Amino acid sequence: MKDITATGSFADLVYDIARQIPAGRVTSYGAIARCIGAARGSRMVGWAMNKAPQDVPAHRVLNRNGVLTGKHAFGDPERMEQLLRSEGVQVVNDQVVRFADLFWDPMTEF
DNA sequence: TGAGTGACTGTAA
DNA sequence: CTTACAGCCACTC
Repeated sequence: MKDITATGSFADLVYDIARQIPAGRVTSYGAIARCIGAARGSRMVGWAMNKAPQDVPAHRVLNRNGVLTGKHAFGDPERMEQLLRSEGVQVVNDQVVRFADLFWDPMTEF
């Protein structure tokens, strides 16, 4: 059952963007928020991600500093890091290496 | 209805 | 450089 339809608008948009993130690439909550028009809803993006279904690569979404702030939401903190490493993303001290280089701007695709 | 919380961000000290 | 504070929107109790 999917109870994600709580808002059915904001979260859906966030999920749509998150699915556009290519493997091996990462983005920030603020970037997604701006892309959907909620520039000041960066926190809402995180909230939506917490509710994000498994078909959404939430592990590719980090804060603006490239830190795995939401790793605890994956059930196991090591899960998110492992997923990123599996995609070729280096993670050190809960932080993505060369975050600026791996950063993927949703606006670039839209 | 009101207060508290959160996977954030930007500016200030 | 790091640490603190405030603003922001949506949700839950």
